[in-house]
Amino acid sequence: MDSAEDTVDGYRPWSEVTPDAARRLLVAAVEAFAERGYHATTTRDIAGRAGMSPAALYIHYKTKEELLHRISRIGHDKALEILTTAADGPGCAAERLDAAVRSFVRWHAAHHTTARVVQYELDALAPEHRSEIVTLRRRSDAAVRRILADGVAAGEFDVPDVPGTTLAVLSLCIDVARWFSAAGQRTPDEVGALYADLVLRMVGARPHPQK
Amino acid sequence: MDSAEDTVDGYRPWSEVTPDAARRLLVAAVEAFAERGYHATTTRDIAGRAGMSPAALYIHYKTKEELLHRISRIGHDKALEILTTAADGPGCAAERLDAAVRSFVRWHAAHHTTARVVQYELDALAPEHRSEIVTLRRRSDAAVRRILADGVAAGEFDVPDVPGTTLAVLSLCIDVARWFSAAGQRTPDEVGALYADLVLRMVGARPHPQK
DNA sequence: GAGAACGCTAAGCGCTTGCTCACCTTCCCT
DNA sequence: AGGGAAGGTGAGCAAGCGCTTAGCGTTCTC
Repeated sequence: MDSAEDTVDGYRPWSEVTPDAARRLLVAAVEAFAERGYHATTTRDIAGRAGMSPAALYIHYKTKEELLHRISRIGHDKALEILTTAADGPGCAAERLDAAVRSFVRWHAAHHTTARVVQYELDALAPEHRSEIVTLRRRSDAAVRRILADGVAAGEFDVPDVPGTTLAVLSLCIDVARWFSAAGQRTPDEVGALYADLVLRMVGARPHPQK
Repeated sequence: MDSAEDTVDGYRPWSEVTPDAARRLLVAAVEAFAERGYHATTTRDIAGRAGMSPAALYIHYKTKEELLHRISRIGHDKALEILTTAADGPGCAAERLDAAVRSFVRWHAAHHTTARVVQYELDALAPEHRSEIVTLRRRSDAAVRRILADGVAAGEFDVPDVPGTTLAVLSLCIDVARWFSAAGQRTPDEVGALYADLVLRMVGARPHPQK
């Protein structure tokens, strides 16, 4: 089911998870969690999707929650990487904001199955795992805020409330995972382009005022 | 816990639910579903919060899913009312869009407990209840799209992709329910004002071009 | 003032859950 | 050829689940 996602951006998801059986279980868990939610998913369902008996799950993972934590950790690492790459990249603030929103949204659309688990099942994590993930999210927030602050300082953006607008931009991108469907009309690229344009309008981007 | 919400906008939530015991159970279910999610909430937990035995729940509701359906129905009715009131109200397209976003966001923030259940537990509904709710959501979508189309026709807005922008506006507002916390710094009014401004920028609103 | 109706509880039924355990392969290493 | 990881299974345990049922006190009706 995830096969259409396999090579998006030349990135093969979950290739870092070994051995093969552990990866198959993890992919099965992503699909099940995304479809029905963490709490509504049974360990028997996950094992069944991976073509194994229920007991096989516990050879590779201590608990069902560890599966969720692994998924969440890998997903948040990827999300943070996307945002920091764009924030630290070349170009003016508007170009970096465009790149950040475009690639972040494209990832949420192309991997909406994974993204749904990553973004909406945070509360199911154990407290210590949750706080680890929250730290990563704060760093994502900081990356976007940095772009906005740079744009305001350079006179490129008109943003009265930088923290509030940062929150809104991230919220807009994240929610793509909730509504995006591969069966819909829009491709991830199209949604990324649309959202990049909308966000540049939100920050009142002016084309290179100092030139 | 919900007491701080009780009289927002002069609207006392759940006053339409009678008798008193049924309302107490429903309010308890809203809190529990919002905190832990539908599937992670037990009927014993709901009854306990309402100060009753587990069996008492089944005098007023046939199943746990009926509770969710009632909550979802009432919440979606309210959301649709807010949006259609703004869409059919007086003023130019920009004023109506401002009113729609402002009041819709304010409701999601002030009643974020309820809104979280309404917006994020849709998948837990039985198929026939789910499709009933989806119909209501399509009407909300139509209300916002109507404002945007009016603004474009009047030359007030610059929106290349009306359906896509409608989706983004609603998505932005809805996601407030996920991140808003009463413990945070912002009041529902402040978030409403911020978001109304951001959305007017998104649609490229010009102040009354025909005057 | 008898009797039905209502709102509620204590107990518990049948089932599913996350997870364990004893055992079985397969395969590599010496 | 022999031995021990590594990776898997079938059966099943204790706990918790949604929901039901028998019965109790109170209130309303005529």
